Amino acid sequence: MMANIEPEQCRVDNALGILVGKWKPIILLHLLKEGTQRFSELKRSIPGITQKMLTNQLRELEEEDIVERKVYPQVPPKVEYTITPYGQSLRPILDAMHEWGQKHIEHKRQLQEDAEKKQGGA
Amino acid sequence: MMANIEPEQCRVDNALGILVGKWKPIILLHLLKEGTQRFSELKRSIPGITQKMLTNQLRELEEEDIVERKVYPQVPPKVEYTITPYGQSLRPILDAMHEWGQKHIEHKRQLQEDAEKKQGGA
DNA sequence: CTGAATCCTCAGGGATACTG
DNA sequence: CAGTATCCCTGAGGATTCAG
Repeated sequence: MMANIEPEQCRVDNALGILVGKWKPIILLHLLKEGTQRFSELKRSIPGITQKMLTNQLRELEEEDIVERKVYPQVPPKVEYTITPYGQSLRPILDAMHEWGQKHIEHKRQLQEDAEKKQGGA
Repeated sequence: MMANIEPEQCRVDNALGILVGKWKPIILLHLLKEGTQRFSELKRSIPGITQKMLTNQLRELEEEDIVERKVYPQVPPKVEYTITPYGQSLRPILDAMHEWGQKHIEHKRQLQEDAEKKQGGA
């Protein structure tokens, strides 16, 4: 279909705002793949992330109704995170971006090689 | 198809990196819609953008082979920008994000209304 | 186990002035 | 017309500590 988007009424930024955040895509991918996950499971699955950032990013996603947070009132605490049905609608976009990203890496490598060949030949 | 993306080899960030930038989506939409555009045309079409940022964002897009920069050696200078054939491959993603963004605005409004109704009823 | 609170750094982005 | 240079400010994100 490829609607001719009018730049004046562009909503790309509204979608972009949801995905932007250093850890959001990886968090979403984990939840999409594994389903419901505990806080500690996510933390273990995502090397390098701090507790603060994991909480932070999850809260922002929760705010947008992308993930749901379920607290079990017990000691020690147990908190589970799940992609909402609405959040699932992001999946095609994530898939498309993943695929494009993969291609882009290859494309850049190709450009790089071409440049080097021209260098060597000159 | 919806491939089950492995979070460990996630390439979403690679794609996201191309679109992220305060003015990149709007610039891309203008170039996609209008075709080749001069620097000044883009500047006039995008309210609020400064020369510095327009140059900056265009340079970054050029770096990734998304837009092509053509300089006419004349006085006064004339520089034209065009989406590369490769850059065109971003179009489906921009379309998808635009559509999702539109829906998201409506979704949030709906949530807002529901919340207010609960408020009033309680 | 989950998460809040502090402090700190750095890069994106804005305002402005200058130049070929 | 198109672009560079400079200064400045804000906020995202990291390290660390405390708490229920």
